[in-house]
Amino acid sequence: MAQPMRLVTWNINSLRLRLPRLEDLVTELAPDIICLQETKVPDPLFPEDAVRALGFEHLHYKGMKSYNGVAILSRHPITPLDNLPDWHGKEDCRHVGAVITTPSGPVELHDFYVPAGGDIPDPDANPKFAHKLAFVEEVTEWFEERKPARAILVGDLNIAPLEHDVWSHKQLLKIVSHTPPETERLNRWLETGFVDAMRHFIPPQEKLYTWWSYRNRDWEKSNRGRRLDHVWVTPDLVPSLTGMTVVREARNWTSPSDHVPVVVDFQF
DNA sequence: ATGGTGGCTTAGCCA
Repeated sequence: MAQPMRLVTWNINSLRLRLPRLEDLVTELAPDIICLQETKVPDPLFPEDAVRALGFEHLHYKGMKSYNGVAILSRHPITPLDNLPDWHGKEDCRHVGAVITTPSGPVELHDFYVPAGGDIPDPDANPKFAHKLAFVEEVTEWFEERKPARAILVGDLNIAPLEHDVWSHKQLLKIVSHTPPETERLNRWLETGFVDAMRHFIPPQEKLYTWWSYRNRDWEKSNRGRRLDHVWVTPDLVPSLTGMTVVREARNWTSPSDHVPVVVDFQF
């Protein structure tokens, strides 16, 4: 008996500050699983009670003080993936994973927060950019060796790979998030065995963004967005995809994140 | 070409 499953990925930019927005999201979209990035909360301070009160009893998270942090919130039991690599030798809380149960069998779920990479797109001049490139290379190698089946990968990958994933391809080619060294590496990661589930629904020649900078007076009018958030699935799960929504209106919520949630629906 | 805003933690870092 097939069963629907609604998954949301969202860079929440501080879980504790934006708990009311998380509640809005749950009320409006009724997801089964939420993958968060930039929770910015150390594990001992994770607001477990508040999240459980929203109906998410099954939690797996990894956070630290001030920066980064990822979390998987689920209505149904999950099995956390232990022994995931400590990327780039840093314990900086950029990846969690779990196995979820569906009527058609287990599915492996990965939630990533890729380093933003600073401002200067030169690995020699900018260690943050070097870290970003190395992170993606390392993760790619890991997936290359593992070749997972029935897997979903989501998160803020901090790279907009396609021409129409940014408001101006030409103007952003030298801007971190859309430079060829980044987009080539992201494509290699994707090609370890995934399909871009967002572009499965929205053709690549159509503009599609998930992030609008705080630094624009009127984000909606200027509409200088980028698609930094992604949902990938292994080809065996493509037939289970039933829909995808970028929750653009979330950028106008009170005290919004600069990223909006992405919803993906499955029928398992 | 520059600086614009927001979050965490309190002046400076990171996005």
